[in-house]
Amino acid sequence: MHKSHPHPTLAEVARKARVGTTTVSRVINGGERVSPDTLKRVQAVIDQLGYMPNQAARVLKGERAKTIGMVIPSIADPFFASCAEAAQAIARAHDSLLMVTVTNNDPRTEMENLNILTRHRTDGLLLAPANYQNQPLAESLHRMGIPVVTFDRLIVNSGIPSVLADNFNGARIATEHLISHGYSRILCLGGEPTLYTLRERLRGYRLAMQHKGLVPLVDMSVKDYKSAESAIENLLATGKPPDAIFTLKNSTTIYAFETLQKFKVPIPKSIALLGYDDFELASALRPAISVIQQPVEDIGRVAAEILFENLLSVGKGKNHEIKKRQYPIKLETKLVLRQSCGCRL
Amino acid sequence: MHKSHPHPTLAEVARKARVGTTTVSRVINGGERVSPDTLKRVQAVIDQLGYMPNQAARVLKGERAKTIGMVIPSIADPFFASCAEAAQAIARAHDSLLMVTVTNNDPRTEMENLNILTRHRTDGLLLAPANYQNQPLAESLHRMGIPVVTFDRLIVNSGIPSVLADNFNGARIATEHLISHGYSRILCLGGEPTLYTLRERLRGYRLAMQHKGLVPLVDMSVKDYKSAESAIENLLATGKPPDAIFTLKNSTTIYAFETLQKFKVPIPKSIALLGYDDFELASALRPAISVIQQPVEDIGRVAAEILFENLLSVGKGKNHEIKKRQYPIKLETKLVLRQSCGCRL
DNA sequence: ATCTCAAATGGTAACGATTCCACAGAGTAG
DNA sequence: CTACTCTGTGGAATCGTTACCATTTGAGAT
Repeated sequence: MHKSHPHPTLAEVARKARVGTTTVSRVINGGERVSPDTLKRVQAVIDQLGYMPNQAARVLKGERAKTIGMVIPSIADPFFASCAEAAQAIARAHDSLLMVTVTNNDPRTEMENLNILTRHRTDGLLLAPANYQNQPLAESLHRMGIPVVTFDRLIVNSGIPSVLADNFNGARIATEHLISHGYSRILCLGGEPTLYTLRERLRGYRLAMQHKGLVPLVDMSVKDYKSAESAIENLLATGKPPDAIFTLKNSTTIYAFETLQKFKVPIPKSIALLGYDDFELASALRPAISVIQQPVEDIGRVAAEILFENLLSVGKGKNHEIKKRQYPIKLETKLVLRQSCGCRL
Repeated sequence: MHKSHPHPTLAEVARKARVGTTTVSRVINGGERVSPDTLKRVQAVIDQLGYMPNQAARVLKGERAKTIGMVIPSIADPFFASCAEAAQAIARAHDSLLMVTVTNNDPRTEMENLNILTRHRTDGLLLAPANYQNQPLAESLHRMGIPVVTFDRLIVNSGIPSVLADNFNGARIATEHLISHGYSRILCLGGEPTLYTLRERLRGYRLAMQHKGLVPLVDMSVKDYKSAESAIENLLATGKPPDAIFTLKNSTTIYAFETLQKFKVPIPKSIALLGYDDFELASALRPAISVIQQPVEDIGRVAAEILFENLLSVGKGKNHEIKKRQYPIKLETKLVLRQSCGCRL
């Protein structure tokens, strides 16, 4: 019969090397206070047996778990995939693993994921919350002293550190740019109005419009290609169709683009298009799509950096300076001008 | 001072509920053999303290870790992002977490990642190996009885279960389709010839060409936009430019498309284009790009399913039937006809 | 020769859960 | 009335590692 635990243990190494467990422990932790002779012998046994320390035992002993948890709506979404990639890199630099869970923006699933991650005693949590109003478990963990950082989105009044793109400003700048082209009937298209980011962008759009005395034209019901199609079709049928469309998110931009192409509406001649969030092929489309570009990798990277900053400061004694920061950290967005807004005809 | 471990323990629950630790353990594991009275009392204390079992302690006691490791070249790559998403879903269905690590196709980093994951005693490993020739650590883990499944790519002669798309056949079908359009000077463009998948696709292309008596025209040096541009520019300058291009991977397809557009070569009139691997905007480009479509989610899903199948069969006693399978499992690809190959002009 | 000190080493108690075993008390069949 | 079984319960060993403390040894100082 086979042993159920195929991995050799520290005790086995000790026995085989004819030393105590303490000595082996010292060897695998840097070899201080061990004679060169013993060190070589123990190391040889370790290599021979292929010994690898059991992280679970270390965690039980009180060490950090060397894992961080990430809770995101989807991995397949390029935005969150990039965040995850950046966070993984930071985690790896801290000798830690990243556990990724997905929520599909369902608060219930989000809660379950946080629960499971907590059972596993991850050192910290990166969370893109589905709901900006609250997340009881995340807040409670934060109060218990477990480092939590929210990113891309915010939980208001939670006191949890967060890293965001400046959605409000990005949308404001985008709208102002369209206005500066002379467009006045600017339609704002989006979906999922419950998301923090989209609300912020909508706010930016509204402010820019009102500031110039223009009337906001909003349709937040665009969920898929079909709804985009019917929304745009309806507007084209009216006497006064919009002269520009500002889309609040990636997928909406693509739906709008394809719909306009389908109805053979020339972009930007009849209707200009400007989207929030860049995507790989935005410049390969004809016309190339102008967009607001978010610092995608930075969001994931900075969030993870702050997480480690916080979790490393735990237990460092009172004289350890925790860098005082102002949250939320807002990262700047960039207006990338291509053809669809009318800039380079 | 604050306790370094902020989480309440089972013993604390037991003390507060005035029962033994055994009873609390029974409560959190289904409540069998506990009187309704005690059950309620213990449950109340658990809720009140917000107790959550410490997974590390359970693992040490011999339970499964409820984590699986995934080792992929990149998370930001949509192909692997989809695999990861699918695998995460399967993991979650088995009450497990997915630990994702990235290698950038560097065998050294891959080895390190496998090492770290092993320290964490993950229940199993999903691996898209950088090198098809061997991966000593993965093979050794597999021999030790730790479930490993490779996906998308193969390690030859390793005996490790694997799940792949049928790259050879996909490329053969693609090439045959171009030939059926009447093209004869079909250029095959790709990069990173060390990857298993690309080698298989190249093999399929070669076979299809030779089968029809056509001479293969291959350039595997396309690493980025610049190299694609110069490769195509050179060919256009020759007296006999290709009449079709078959690209072996996603990024190459996009490079080729953009280069052809830049040189104002009409697609498919002068040069047709067919790419391996679909991408979200392939149908939004003009012309829309014809592609070989891989069952992306299926690859990740099936790989994860087989992993759990294998790891659940461990310790199930000899009478437990392990479904006997033939590896590698090859999943079928699909030819998606759009405009760029000349099908729908 | 004796004392002191540092280096090298090992025994053992934790850490937080599970689980084997023991045991008390109640019901019940003979 | 005895001999069971069955339910409800808890004590204590255990998993693999670390860390506190004790012990041994040899070198150098007095």
